[in-house]
Amino acid sequence: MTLKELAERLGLSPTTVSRALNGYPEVNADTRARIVAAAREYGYRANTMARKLATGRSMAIGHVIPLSAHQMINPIFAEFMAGASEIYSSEGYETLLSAVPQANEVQTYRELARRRSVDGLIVHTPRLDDPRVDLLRELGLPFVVHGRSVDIDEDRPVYLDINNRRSFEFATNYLIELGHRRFALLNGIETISFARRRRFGFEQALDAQGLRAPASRMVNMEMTETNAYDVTCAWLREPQPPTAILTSSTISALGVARAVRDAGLELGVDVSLISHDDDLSFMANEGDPPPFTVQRSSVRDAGAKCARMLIDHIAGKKVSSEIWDCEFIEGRSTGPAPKET
Amino acid sequence: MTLKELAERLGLSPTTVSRALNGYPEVNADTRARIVAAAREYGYRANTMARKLATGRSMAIGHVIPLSAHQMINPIFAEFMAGASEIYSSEGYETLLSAVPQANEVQTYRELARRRSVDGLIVHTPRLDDPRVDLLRELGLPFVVHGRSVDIDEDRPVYLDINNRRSFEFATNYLIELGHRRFALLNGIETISFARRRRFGFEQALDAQGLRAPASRMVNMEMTETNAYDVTCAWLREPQPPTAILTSSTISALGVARAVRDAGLELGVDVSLISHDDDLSFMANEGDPPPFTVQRSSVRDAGAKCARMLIDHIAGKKVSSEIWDCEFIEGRSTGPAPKET
DNA sequence: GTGAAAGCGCTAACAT
DNA sequence: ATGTTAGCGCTTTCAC
Repeated sequence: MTLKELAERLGLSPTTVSRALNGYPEVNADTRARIVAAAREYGYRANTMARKLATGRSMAIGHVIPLSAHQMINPIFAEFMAGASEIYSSEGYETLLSAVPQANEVQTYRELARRRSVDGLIVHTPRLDDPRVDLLRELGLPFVVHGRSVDIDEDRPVYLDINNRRSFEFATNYLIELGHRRFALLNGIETISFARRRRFGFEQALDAQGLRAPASRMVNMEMTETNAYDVTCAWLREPQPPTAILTSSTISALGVARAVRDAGLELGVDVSLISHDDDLSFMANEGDPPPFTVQRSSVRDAGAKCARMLIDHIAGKKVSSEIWDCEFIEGRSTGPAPKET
Repeated sequence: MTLKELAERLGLSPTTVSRALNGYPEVNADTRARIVAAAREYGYRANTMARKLATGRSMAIGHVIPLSAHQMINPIFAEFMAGASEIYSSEGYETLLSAVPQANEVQTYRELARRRSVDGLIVHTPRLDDPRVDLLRELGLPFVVHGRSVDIDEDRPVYLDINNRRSFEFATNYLIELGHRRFALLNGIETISFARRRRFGFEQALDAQGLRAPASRMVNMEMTETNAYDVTCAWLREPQPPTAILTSSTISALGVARAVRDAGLELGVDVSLISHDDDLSFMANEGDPPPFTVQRSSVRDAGAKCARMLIDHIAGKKVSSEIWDCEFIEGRSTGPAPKET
């Protein structure tokens, strides 16, 4: 069933039918009602391709993610997509997923732009000196960054970021207040800009109290359980092991927890652990629910927000970047710091 | 740069240029060379929407996945998509992702069909009595099922499945040979057809040796670490605990491993554990690499294969379903069964 | 081997 | 408030 056919059956012109169905105001209410009824009756749906060609808009949002799968396995990514998808479909957008090897990344964006496959893009997990921002600007494609790619001149791209610095500062302060003095930070690789900000927050909080963590206790690694396990084991074998460990993903938190247990120590008594997973954060001792939740500003909400920002951006509306603060949700303590030995 | 513009610059008709660029045979070799050169020079790319409209093909493959995120978090899904994506892009297809609440599933497929948004679909994680197969057939959309939805009359939809029954039979036999007699099965919920086949394989192997697992030792649960931990703890507290546990996901395997350790037992000595994660399977004791790999028939390959099958299917080629057998890759034992007590 | 012309199904000026 | 007319950029008969 095409628009033309529908129009013929109604004895109207395709134009009127199109207008009625697309909610243009200048259509007689009765006519519109008739048209809408007929459309439903015949199960008419506009052919997307025709519409796209005519309007020049693809009504699709692109997500280019590295094929390494590290990204896609990430529960954070899934949550983000869930939030974004909801907005997309409510606004009539489709989701175009490009899983490509990191090496083809630039080429993929170029192709997407040339073929006009998407109206806009979300940039995930910005890296330091990320080429994508400039690239997309050059290509003239609207985009929203989830995170911040640049430190100076932050306001140029539209972005939504979680205040990673502040949440780590906050968490560190919390542990300081509990009496901890020997800290360690198990962080992601610092090419991801999230990771660097987290370290800043951590160092800042320690600094303010005249404390510091030695370089050997601020580790940048790929966030796997095994890595976290190994590093933590090494720390715990040292003569003055850390009593407070901060890390930045659920996965690594599991490794830390295992190492603590295997060292014959108890989590929440001998060692306090705070994990801040990308945007979804909690203080992970054992138990469910976790005894202490840093925030649940919810990646899902972030996904929805980014989607909305992008759609507005595409529509030419003025959108401003946002930085979301983390909230501590449940204040249950993880137990006091151990006595100084 | 449009086709028309390019044609004008070359002093040719759009028709010829189109034919040359699309590899039609009836174009003079020289003309074609000129055209191709010019196209590259000007960076010409055909507008996908126009092409889509003209050909009636959307050049997109749809993946509808439940918003519950359980699916998307799944590393298996990520691997599958990685494999499929590679084929898609090499064949000029794009990936359309629809993350929708399970409740809107049917509606989503209908919409996709009516709007002609995709040329075909991959059906993930078929359930028992899955409505999608009949629905898609009704809608006339080509599709390939990853897994099998129906037991009887299996050959109707095009599918690619891993032989789950056989891999569990195999794994169970392996444990029987090691001397185990007390078995337990930690399985997914049986509305997922994978899960049921796994149980069949497990029971079949036991049966053949005159063994059986009591109903209380064949549990269907959502595959979370916590669930697995709890169930295993309960089992291990019983007077005659199982010495061999089979489970069907990496996540649940972690829970089992933790429970075994917490019970003061040793994995690979007191309890043998085999995990078969969706399609990516291994025998999980502690350590890396796992001491015993059931298979790595590789979900990625499966993704690529499904993609290829679907594309052929769309092209009208005859495709037949496949069932892939698992292979045991490394035969290192997990240690003997404990003495009967 | 090449081109002219007619769509694909829709939207958007521009009438009326 | 409705219709007429042109496209959108490409593919594809059908002539030559």
